[in-house]
Amino acid sequence: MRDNKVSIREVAKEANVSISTVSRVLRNYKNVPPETRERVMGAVKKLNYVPNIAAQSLTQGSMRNIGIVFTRSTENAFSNPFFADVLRGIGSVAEKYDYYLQLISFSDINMEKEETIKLLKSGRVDGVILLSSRVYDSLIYELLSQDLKFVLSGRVLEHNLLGEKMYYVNTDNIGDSYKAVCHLIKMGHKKIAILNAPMDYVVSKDRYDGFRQALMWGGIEHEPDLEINGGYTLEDAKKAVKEKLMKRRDITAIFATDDMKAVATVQAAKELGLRVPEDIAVIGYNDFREATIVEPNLTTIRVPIYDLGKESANMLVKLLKGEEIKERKKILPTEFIIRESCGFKMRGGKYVL
Amino acid sequence: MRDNKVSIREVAKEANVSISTVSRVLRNYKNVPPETRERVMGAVKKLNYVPNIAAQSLTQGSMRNIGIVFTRSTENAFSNPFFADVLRGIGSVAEKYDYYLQLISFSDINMEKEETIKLLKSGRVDGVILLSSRVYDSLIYELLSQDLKFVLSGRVLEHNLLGEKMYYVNTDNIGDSYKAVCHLIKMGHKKIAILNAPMDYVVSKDRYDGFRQALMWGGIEHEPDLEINGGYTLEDAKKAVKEKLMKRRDITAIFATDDMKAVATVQAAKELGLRVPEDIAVIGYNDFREATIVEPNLTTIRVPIYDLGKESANMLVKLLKGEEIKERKKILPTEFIIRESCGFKMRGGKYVL
DNA sequence: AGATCTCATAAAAACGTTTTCGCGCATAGT
DNA sequence: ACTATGCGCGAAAACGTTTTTATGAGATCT
Repeated sequence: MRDNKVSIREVAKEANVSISTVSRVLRNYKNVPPETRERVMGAVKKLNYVPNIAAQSLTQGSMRNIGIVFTRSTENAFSNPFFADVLRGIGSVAEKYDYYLQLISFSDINMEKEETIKLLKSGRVDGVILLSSRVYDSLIYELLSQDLKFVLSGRVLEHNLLGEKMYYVNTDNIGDSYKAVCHLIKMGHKKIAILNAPMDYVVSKDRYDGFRQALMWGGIEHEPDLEINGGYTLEDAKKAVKEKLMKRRDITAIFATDDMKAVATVQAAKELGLRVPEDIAVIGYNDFREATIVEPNLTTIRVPIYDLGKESANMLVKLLKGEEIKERKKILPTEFIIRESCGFKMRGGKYVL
Repeated sequence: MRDNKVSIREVAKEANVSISTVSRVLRNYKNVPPETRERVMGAVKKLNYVPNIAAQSLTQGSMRNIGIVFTRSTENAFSNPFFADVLRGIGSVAEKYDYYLQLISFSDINMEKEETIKLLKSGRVDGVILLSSRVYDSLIYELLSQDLKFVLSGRVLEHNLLGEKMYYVNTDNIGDSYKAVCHLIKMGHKKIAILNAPMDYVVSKDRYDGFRQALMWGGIEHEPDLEINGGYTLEDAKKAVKEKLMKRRDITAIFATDDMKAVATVQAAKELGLRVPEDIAVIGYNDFREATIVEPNLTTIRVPIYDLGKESANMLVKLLKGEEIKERKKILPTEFIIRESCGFKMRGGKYVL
């Protein structure tokens, strides 16, 4: 069964028909009598023929590829549990609609824009889902102005000026953060710190905004000194928290903008001999697997990561099909999960709330 | 800058040269005087031209795509920290050699074989890296018999009959497991259980073999009753461990074949009121992030997952280039990391190594 | 019986590149 | 002066499909 380069031509010869007939059979067109069909299929089988994708794409004008754009870095999306789940969600939809997944990742964020545009215009991908975690408006401008198809997944700024023109799937980062921090306030906390990623991350900004709004709701004055920059790694975050906790003994709660940072917070507190949640209450975000491994388990906001991928892909597929889309923006529901890391707060010798 | 369908033809017209000249300029051929080159580049820029990949691939015979094959399932590779890191390693190499990454994943393992072959033969991918975690020899047979290019990454059975003909990158699962279990034996453990994934996983079989060999080395009789099937999820594993520990009070150590199973073990032990490592010593595998989050931190075998991806990709690229490969099999070094989960064992009132 | 229609198929154009070939011209080697 | 050599470039073939157009044969209608 040596089949060096078997093309539709050989199949046609084998089946004693023309090239066009082979193509018609393979594409399931009408007007092909069963007898011919069988002869052709026999030849296909015998020669072990598989159509060439490049040629097919050339005439069809599409490669049936969906691009997934993100920045590849150690501390970032790629090694993030987030990434695997969102990919799984996207994959489920791609499979259903017969699309393939092309990974578009960069070690260097600066290549992102020009490469993404190139890939779209070259036809390597029909459309892209942007998972990139940093604010990067110029890419979006470019995509919009060139009429390229894209969906933002879990990463749009609510206040982005371009918001109206884009398609995106997200959760309510501002609102959910607001609720989480309000929860802390209701439990009596007054000195609440936020442990955040650098603000150039799309999500960080929103979660920060929610935090600020909650403080306002609680009538708590905002202290810039209670904003902790968690850096890019768990170690960075741990160190930053420790330093802050040593200087500011009055902090009683920390809102970490993702579970890994919450883990860092818990570890930092423990190393300082503080008890969680009795001395320091902690709230995380995302409900990663780590949330139930660290002790105490984390109170956190469960983000439906798989669905985020799935809905993003669904939206992009509709976009590619040219179907009309009723909702350009899809906000997925989350769940506030209360576990031990902020369940109680010792105030004057007894647990409150 | 509306540029509906600008092809090389338009660029040629704009620059007042022939199509072939444009192509020559873009491909950086010699014999193009600077003046012409500039004229062409000007036109390219002005028209915002990007060559069509399908056409390019058709003449070049390659799409410059590397396929990454794996099974997509909730409890499996995809949501596994393993996956993200190996992908990052592959990505770094792909970027370097100007290859793109095509994800080839299936919810249903049965599609894997036929789809993978199809994708290779259709030219959608030039070669594949197999991350699939199950033993699936028939796919490998097919790939070999059709002369398709592939590399197995971290997933080959050492005793596989086809081993000689394949290219793969792996760690020494048998040897490393052997060492880990010997470590337990040296510490005085006699009743050592193994918590493993179902044996149809490639890796599970090897780690099990290492476990058995260590028992033999230590002159410990093997008891099938001390083999615990961890199932596919953390909850499954936890339940299985609990049941076993309740029945077999004599177990003093558990070798878990990956860190998530080790976490399950620790949690199970704790829920039964047993102390780790005093009552039950635990060893994990992989050194996932969870290893230092669970308490006590896990003694484990650190697998260089990023490098696994990187070396696999390097090997595949060489294969694709047609370069000669000195080593078909690459075994990467690992590191046995001792942490608290098996640091000590109480014997007769004192700690023994 | 002649015109029209359907059916099954083949021939050929088209998709957008890369690459081979060849041509005209200038330069260099004898 | 006459052949090589090389340079710059255009024409055209090739890649492997899909799709449009064409065609001949048979069936159907009037």
